[in-house]
Amino acid sequence: MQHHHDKVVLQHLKADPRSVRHGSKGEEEDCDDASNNNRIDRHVNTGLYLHTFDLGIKGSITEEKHKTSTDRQHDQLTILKEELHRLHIENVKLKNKLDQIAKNYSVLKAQIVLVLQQSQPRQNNFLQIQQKDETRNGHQYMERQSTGFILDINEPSSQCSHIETNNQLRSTSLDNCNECSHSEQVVGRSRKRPHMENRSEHDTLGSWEKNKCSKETEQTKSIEQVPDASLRKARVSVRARSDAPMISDGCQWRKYGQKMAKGNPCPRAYYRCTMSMGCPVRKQVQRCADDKTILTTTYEGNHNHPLPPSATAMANTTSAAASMLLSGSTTSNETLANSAALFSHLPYSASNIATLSASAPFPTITLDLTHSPNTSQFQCGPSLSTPFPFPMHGIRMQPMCFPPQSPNIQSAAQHGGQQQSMVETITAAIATDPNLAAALASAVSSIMGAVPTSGNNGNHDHNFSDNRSSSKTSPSEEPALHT
DNA sequence: CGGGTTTGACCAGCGC
DNA sequence: GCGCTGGTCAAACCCG
Ligand SMILES: [Zn+2]
Repeated sequence: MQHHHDKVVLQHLKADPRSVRHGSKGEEEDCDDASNNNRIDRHVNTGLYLHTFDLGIKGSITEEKHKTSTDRQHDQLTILKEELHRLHIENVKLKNKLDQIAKNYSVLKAQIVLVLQQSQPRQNNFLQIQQKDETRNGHQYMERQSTGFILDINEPSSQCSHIETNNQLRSTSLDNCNECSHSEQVVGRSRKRPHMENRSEHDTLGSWEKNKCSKETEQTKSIEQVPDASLRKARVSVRARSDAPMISDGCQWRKYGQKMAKGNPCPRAYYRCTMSMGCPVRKQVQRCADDKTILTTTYEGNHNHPLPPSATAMANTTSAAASMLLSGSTTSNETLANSAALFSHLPYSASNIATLSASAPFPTITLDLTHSPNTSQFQCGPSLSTPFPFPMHGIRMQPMCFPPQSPNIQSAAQHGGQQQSMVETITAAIATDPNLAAALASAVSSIMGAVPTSGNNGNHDHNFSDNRSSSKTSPSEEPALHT
């Protein structure tokens, strides 16, 4: 456990020297060279103010028509600073836009929450009652941990939403859902195989599950160790009808195991995110035993690194969903209720896509995207790897994410009809959960700055590049050639 | 040769 | 305690 701490510290130290180096470099230049470099440093340090200052100097120099190399450097610096300034302004503008969007969300929240409370009083009452019962237990993390929900559009006969209380106490706290990853590396790992002591990469990659095990058994662990495991335990499962061996979510995954699951002839594949060393995100891919065209992908954990635009949708959604499950406030169940309401209002008729279930060992959100009347629209053309169609981020990708019941819906949605109701319902789900709202805001920001395509470019899944790995599930399918 | 996959082994939790 | 199951590890293997 101690060496894990050391690794984290080392990682931080690795990052720090860069800035230190920069600083020292500037100092050296100051010392070595004359006032030119001093001025350069001054420019860098003071930024915009000196930018205008330089412009004045530049003008005078131009008049004198004596451009020395120093002056050219000045010009370049000026240009660079102008760009920097412009970028800064753009950044500020984008932030303001984001703030406005968030405010609009909040405004919509209030309205839609009211509507939802009026339209679905029974559901909320039930949830409130449930919440009261859980609150009575006195352990918030317990209640959070004990609840999960499944959003299932595949089984209309299933309950619209039901929340079960899971009496199993697995972890101790579920706080800090959104920042789990880094802390996860810090959290101690009590269980470690003796022969794994010297693992380097795999140590960091695989250490978190040790954490899980220890967490589950040792509930008396210190609180600061808890959040990671809790978040990691929150799972977001996506059921999508796909012939592809795996849905494309924009992340890089490495297969680290495969098991035959009980009651399912199809093996379950285990993947971990390899976009960043130590990223705690894992996913399980398994085909449905009943309908092998349905691919169930279960995500676990949050990424601790930047993601390509094509991956942010997935990451943010899973994060948001996990936050919904594990949100520190009492809004957890409210969020569940709103989620149920959300999917009950979706354009397609599946009114019972939201099922809350905690029977599973881990709180899991299952988003069932297989109930679409025309599932082919979920898939991105001939792509063998189904792009991840996720409702929460599908606003921009609506044609793919929300297959309409009729061909007209897409156009209608563009004109606000179905779309508006969908947006409202989505907003309803967002309404009561700040974490989800924050996650969505980040998603929106990422989408605004990203290519709006289904965006599987970033997917570098090599897991199925080898037929062997997918031979059991879908031998005929090759790695996706998606755009 | 580096990185990913395969696959048997290992471990922990759980039920009996 | 034993067996089952889920999850993970890591050596061996494969591939570009
Ligand atoms: Zn990651």
